[in-house]
Amino acid sequence: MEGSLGVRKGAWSKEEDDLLRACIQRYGEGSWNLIPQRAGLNRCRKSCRLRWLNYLKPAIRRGNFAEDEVDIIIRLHKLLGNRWTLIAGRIPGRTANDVKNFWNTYMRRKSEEKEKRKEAMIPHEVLKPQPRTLSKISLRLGGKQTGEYHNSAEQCSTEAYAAPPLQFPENWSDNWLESLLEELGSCTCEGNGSCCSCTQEETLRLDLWDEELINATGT
DNA sequence: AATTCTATCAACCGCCTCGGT
DNA sequence: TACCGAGGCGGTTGATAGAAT
Repeated sequence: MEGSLGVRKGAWSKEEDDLLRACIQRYGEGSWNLIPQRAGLNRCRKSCRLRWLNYLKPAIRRGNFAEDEVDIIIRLHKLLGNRWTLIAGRIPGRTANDVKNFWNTYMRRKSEEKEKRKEAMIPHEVLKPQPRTLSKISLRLGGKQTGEYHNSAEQCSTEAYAAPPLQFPENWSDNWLESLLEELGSCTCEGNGSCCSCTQEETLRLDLWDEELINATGT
């Protein structure tokens, strides 16, 4: 089981695990390019790093995901998308790989259920969209007078059509996760914005990302 | 008991970012 | 500014255990 450069690939043996563990206990994490040499392993740096982070690290929790963990994953995925490391970072003892694997099987199960429901559905009357006149003062425009109704992309990109600034609670930056879960918990619109601020998700994402960076850099 | 199917998860691969030179 | 190497991430694959036939 060796690669083109004579580097071993595939499943790790217990001996290899022991060597890697001992090496990291002695030298610490990091300097992954030196780890194979120091540990006496015929593995590439990436393989060593992955094995440690996903399997050997003492804090790792194994076994099925608890109900509340699943709940957090679903909510955070709704907000962050496939940012597995960020999501895993909010669930103690779980790795990005675990979360990713869980999500893939979870999603497969969900889509299969959806397919089944679709097949079992009775055909029903389709409601066609009706032409309608929009009010000159819309909530989305913050009550600003906008003049005539426009429908071209060019016209819609003008300043008059910019969305109003997001209103965050005063304590937003202090406990963003609690605020987030609270908001997501009351959401029933599946992202169409009919009941909440799902349509503001992109801006929300950027703010959350900033928060992560601030936490990471300590600035 | 043998074979096939399915779900799970460890591991690999390619790409991106960042810091050093 | 360009290049290079290390670290890190997400997507995908492959091995394998367990269930179903």
